[in-house]
Amino acid sequence: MKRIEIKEVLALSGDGRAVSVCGWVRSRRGNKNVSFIALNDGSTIKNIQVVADLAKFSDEDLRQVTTGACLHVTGTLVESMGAGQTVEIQADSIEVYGTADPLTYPLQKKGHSLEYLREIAHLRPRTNTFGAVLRIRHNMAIAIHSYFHEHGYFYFHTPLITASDCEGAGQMFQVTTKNLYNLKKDKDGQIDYSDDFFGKMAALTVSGQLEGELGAMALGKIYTFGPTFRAENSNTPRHLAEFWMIEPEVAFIQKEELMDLEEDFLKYCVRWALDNCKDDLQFLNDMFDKGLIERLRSVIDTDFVRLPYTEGIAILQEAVKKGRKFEFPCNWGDDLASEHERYLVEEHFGKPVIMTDYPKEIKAFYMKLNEDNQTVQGTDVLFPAIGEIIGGSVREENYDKLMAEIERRNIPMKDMWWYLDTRRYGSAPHAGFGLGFERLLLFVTGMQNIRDVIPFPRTPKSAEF
RNA sequence: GCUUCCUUAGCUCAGUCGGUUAGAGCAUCUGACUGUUAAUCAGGGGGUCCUAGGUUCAAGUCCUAGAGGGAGCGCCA
Repeated sequence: MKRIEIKEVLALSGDGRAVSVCGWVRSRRGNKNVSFIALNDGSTIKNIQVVADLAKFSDEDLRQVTTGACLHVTGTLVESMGAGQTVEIQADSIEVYGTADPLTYPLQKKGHSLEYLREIAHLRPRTNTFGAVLRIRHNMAIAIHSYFHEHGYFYFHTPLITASDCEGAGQMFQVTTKNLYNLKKDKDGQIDYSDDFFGKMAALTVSGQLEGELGAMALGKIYTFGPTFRAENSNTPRHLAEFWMIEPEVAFIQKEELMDLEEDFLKYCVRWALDNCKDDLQFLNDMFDKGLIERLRSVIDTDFVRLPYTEGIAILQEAVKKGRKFEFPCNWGDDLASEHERYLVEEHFGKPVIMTDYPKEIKAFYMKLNEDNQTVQGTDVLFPAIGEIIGGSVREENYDKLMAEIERRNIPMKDMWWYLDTRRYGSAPHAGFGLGFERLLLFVTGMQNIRDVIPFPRTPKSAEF
């Protein structure tokens, strides 16, 4: 008999048909006449109830049916006599594929702390919570590809290994085949990379943006979606050393259209979750965050605030005048601290904010300079609880202005001639943004720690599994 | 990287002012129960109190250092 997934079984009527299912035992309970096995195969957060009549199965048969064991069950699908489910399987045979010794199996049918589950990340996908999070994670990835594909973007693959030293987005992990305990040095005592694999210093990418711009200057609209690596010693619930980033880059758009894209894209993803992950969201809503679904709905129903930095500073200073205390100062020219972002998003407006036109000194070299010569066309999306979920900008397309900024900042561009060529040959106005995939997942799942929305998190001092 | 908190049974946690044999719930094991819903009820077993020093008649408790983890901040997505 062909095995069917539990998600499919639960949609059938209990008309007495024969079924075959496989899955892992979540719990077993019962009395001396009947045993109830909650079985889950990952296809849905819901379990199928398998009923084992003890007239048909001996204690010996069921002794190995413990929490965590893997079973293959055949039986008859019937209307449930109990209250918790509509259908259940009256078992004819139970084959134990793999046992799980209850004395050593780390997962129990009772709840566990998320911190504990991080220590057993190889098994935590078997819990309700991580099953839900990981199914949502998949759906969000599909939503992202779907959005861009529907809107005529091309999925552009940027390299993970890069030899350019000035992407400027953070500390990089070096890539080498050299023996780090016996490095060849040149006459000045510097490391000699000439005999290394790439013949020069190489590292894992911190951003695909610069290469993404090359794609946009040919294909018009592209997006990247891949792993990104930052060697920053960041110990927070919002940072990973290895995370996934989405970076669309679009030719011929201005700031307003960029903000439209950011807002439309985020709403599309959230709507996708509400439409396609109902059971999983309901579980997370019930177990972790009673306001989750309501908050997701509110995001797709509201217009994001579009707030120039200068006005944001004015609002913050007004708040300070009225007695609001902040740890850090917020004068024009300062980078906003988390507390300032949170005040604006959570207290003052109560909805997502797209902050624009930042002082050029606090933003990257490639952002387009405004006519005031003071501000650049950054467009960051700030979300409640998460902070900066998107960092975007219109790019400076004028070669002379871009070079002037590069020189002013002493950025070493000798390996970046290819990037500058975009401005030398057929330069075009263009814009784009970077979205941290896991930060989107924090928002969509309501999880509090970014280590709980990726299967195997990498953080400082932690690369287990 | 800075600040701060935590580490006691398989899991979650209590443990008073430093004082006798370190406790609870759940899990596990045994038994009871004719359909349970994280079943319930009764009973049993289960401890390097994170590690190493120190103070003290006496340390789970106080001190120092280290390890691991959480949170806040910085950096950022």
